Amino acid sequence: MTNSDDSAIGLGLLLPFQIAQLHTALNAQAKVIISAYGDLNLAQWRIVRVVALGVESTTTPVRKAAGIDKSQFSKMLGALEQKGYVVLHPYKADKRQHVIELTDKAHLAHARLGPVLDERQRHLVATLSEEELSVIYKAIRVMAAAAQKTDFDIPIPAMEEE
Amino acid sequence: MTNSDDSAIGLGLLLPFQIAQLHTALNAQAKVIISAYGDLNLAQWRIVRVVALGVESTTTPVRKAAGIDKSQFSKMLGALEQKGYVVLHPYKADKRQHVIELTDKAHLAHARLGPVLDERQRHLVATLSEEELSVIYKAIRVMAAAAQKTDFDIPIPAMEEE
DNA sequence: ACTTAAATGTTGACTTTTCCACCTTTCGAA
DNA sequence: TTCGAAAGGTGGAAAAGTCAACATTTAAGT
Repeated sequence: MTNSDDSAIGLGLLLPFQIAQLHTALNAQAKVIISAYGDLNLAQWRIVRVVALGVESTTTPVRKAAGIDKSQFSKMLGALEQKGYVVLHPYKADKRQHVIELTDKAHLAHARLGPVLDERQRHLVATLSEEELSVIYKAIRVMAAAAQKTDFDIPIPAMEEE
Repeated sequence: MTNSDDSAIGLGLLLPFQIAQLHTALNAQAKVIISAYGDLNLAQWRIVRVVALGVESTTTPVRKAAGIDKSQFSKMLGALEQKGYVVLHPYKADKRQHVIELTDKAHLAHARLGPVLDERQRHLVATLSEEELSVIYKAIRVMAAAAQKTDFDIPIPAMEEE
């Protein structure tokens, strides 16, 4: 096994790198599929999907489930409302948030696109076993948590000259 | 710690979804680290890193190794040249491409930043075993390949004109 | 109750990334 | 050889994403 002290992280070099490339490929794929079906972009689709699937319907939980920056979320939600995919209601329990309600248009879009993307997901993981998928889910959790740390002890705080 | 930090990962959402979130987190982390060390952005750093590590030095192989869109690659390479990180030489074997040579400035930057990012990677995978890492690398390969397919046979051809 | 701090969402500026049309060079086939 | 297709690269425009400041609302501590 490659020792971590050995060379500079042997083959596995650049894991974030590979994840970025995978993400780019997945994004492009999703974009082609989604845009073939309507006028939603990726972020908008994610919001619709989270609301359509989940129990959550208030803004903050939806936003966190979709993993979208709050700035972009605000804009995309506004776009969804303007395009008639959602209706926003005041949320009694917390006046800062809103309750997101999907319109028939959104439900229809979800009914058409959901199965296609489910098929795509099946295709993506077709050759992976259940055990491997468990490992992957675990790894994603672990790395996402580890990605929170940004203040690494820096070995050499070199001179700022030049 | 407040209950707010539920990170939305692990809710049983779809895989491309979680990968996107992981990527976002990793990107933000890398950005903080890299920008603390100089004036390179992420894409520029990747180019420098690929050239510094790899045997490849001509544009197309570097571009593909870095996984950067050719348009952005062109711009970032121009920026690197302007900032004095690289020198571009004509490539005899193919006049469309260039040979990328790193300057001392780039080698210095790589020497300072490389170890920090290696440390970061060690931190990211610290709790994962070798076997789990193998699974992850395999999964990335498999899914990246599967992400090439965009023409799924679509169960619902209900779209009219095309 | 009062004051202070934190969370949420909105907005606008800004950076980064992607898309597309076009040009040059290379390669292969007639 | 010549033609045409494909690959590489460039530049402009648009989209996507990020960041920081701000107002409102909520929560917390006194």
